[in-house]
Amino acid sequence: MGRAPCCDKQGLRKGPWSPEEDKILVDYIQANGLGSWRSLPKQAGLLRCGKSCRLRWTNYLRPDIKRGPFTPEEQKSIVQLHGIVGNKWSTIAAQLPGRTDNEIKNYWNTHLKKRLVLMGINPETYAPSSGATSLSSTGTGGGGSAPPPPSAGAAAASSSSTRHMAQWESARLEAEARLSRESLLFSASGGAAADSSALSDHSPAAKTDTDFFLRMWNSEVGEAFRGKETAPAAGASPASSSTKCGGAAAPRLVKKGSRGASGGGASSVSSGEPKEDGDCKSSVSGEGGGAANADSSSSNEMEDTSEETYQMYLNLVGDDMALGHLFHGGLDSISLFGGDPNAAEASLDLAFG
DNA sequence: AATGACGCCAACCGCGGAGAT
DNA sequence: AATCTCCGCGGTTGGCGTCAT
Repeated sequence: MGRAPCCDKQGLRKGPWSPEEDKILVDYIQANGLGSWRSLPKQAGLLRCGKSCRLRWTNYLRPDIKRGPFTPEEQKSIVQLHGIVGNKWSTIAAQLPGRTDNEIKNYWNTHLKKRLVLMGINPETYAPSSGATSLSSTGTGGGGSAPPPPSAGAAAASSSSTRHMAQWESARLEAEARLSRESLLFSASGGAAADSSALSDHSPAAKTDTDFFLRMWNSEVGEAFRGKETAPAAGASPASSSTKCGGAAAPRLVKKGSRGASGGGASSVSSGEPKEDGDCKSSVSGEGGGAANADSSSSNEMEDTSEETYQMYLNLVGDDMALGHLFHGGLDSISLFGGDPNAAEASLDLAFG
């Protein structure tokens, strides 16, 4: 099969965009809106293929692009979402207003992935990796990208994806079961607040967990798994899928009021624009500072993976989303930590040293 | 000060899906 | 129903900047 490359026409430019090209593209889109990418270059007078134009616009020129370092909250979100959906960068980006899938992907590959590896966590499976897995090839060198989990062999990538889907489905089913039961209890008790003793087998944390997953399931993230790619898990109830808030698949990255940064728009799109945003400047280099001070024992180099990362991971397995708790404690057959019941604790131990 | 190594990121490539014909 | 066209996504690469020696 295969298709002819879209840029096979002679005379089309490739490579970095010039400020003039940027301006042409921005001006055209502002005047005419988004239409057919294929015809856009010709109509706008650009010697680029439509694909290149689309990429340039979505990854760099859109007015709602948020520049600057990732905030700790964003980093946390990326790790959490990646733990759920895997390499679905567009899905993750949809949850981070102003961030592009490309940007998130790059940030994951260059920062977060390494940090997890340094922490002894396999970034693909979230299982604890054995010993020091070398950071083979972050980009160059061609070889396989992910270090295979111990004794897992080549099946790692696909099993990871399957695991993510299974996690989703199981979490969703559990949440539905709980809500269903709570609903019965609620009606049985005449509308009084659900008797917590009747839910004695569910800790408050578990409640939060499942609520979280219902929210996520009803979000664009969950939508990615309700789609056709979702493994047709046996009990998947169509009814639950319909609970999705009608907010139709919003176009990616609905802007959230960051327009101020670009204001007038076109003039600020030069590719040479400095990357640092004033108000976010401290987030990466300085973010470790605040939390890091709590622990004065900064003797080994693992510290360099930063307290912030530890905090991020702690949050991951901890109270906030309680992913680790949910998968590990609530679903013993499927674990975010590769089925190892002690993995979460081990990770905590690792983090605390 | 020069140079090599490394890291980061913008852009490209190829594939698969969806809609149109 | 089959084929074609376009779009969007994820993986990969090349160039530039920074850091270390």
